[in-house]
Amino acid sequence: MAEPQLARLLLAAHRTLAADLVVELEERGWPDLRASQAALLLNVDRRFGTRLTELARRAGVTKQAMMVVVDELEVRGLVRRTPDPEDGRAKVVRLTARGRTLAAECRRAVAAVETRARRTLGGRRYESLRETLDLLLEAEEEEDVG
Amino acid sequence: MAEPQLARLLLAAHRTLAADLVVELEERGWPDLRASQAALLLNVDRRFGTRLTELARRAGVTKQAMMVVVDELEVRGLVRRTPDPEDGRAKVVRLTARGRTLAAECRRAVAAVETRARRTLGGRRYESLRETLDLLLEAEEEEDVG
DNA sequence: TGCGACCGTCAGCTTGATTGACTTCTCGGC
DNA sequence: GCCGAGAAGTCAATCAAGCTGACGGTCGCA
Repeated sequence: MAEPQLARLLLAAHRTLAADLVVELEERGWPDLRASQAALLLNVDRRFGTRLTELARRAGVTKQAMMVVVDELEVRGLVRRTPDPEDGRAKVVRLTARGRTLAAECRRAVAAVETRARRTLGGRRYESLRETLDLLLEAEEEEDVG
Repeated sequence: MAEPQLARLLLAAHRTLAADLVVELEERGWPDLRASQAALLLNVDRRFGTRLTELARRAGVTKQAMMVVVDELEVRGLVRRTPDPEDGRAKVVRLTARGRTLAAECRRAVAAVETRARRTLGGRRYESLRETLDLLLEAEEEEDVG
């Protein structure tokens, strides 16, 4: 088989883990939460909140893409935007009380998913997978620059 | 960092490889071809063609999703649908002459991308990555069944 | 003070996928 | 021989997740 097998494996694995996370959250009483939203909650700084641009940078997407997710969570009362006291252009995304509760649940859900993966793969393979993916991405970045 | 890091690494790696493939094809004189289209071309049986449903099964998507890709390639004269002599309900997707040429180029492009990945990772890591991903997906499938 | 760069936002588009409903056709059992 | 379950392909609508481009404020610096 000479197909783009590796790329498809990577995508399938990603989808699998993302779906697992959603299920995990459902079982914990948080239905209708998507993986991208969970990821955002985990990226918001607990103490001072985080700017949209910074969230986008952390997730590796454009600020426009990140805004959509923030909008969704804001409608559901999980985060809110407050003006940044240090910069009149910026706003700071903060967790609400409910958002903090959910963020904690997300951390547990993520841990559960990753623990399960670690168990099926074994610690060595699991760590090696991370390293290998890092390596692959690093190499690509350098290529883009050079 | 307690984030769904692994899932994001997997997605990023997939995107990287897919993008590489597109670039590779551009450089070989086939612009505006997406990775999903290339994958389809590689999945069409060279001799007898392949049914839509079978293509969908191989790619792990719905037949409706696969139809879109077949439509795109048919418009561009790379594949055509012919009635299946063995089943009046079915049609067979076949490569045209141009499609065959492109499919060959796709095979080379895929090989180039995977070879590059193998080079940056080293043969051992590369094989291990494949195995690990297979393992992960296998385990998930069993879980769904059980 | 004025200008370039940056922050969030709006608008529009693309890609890849889904579900649901429908037509046509096959095939196995009665 | 017919007849109903179900499969193959199709049409339509929708969704998630991303992108680019444009734009109004604001910041900071020369």
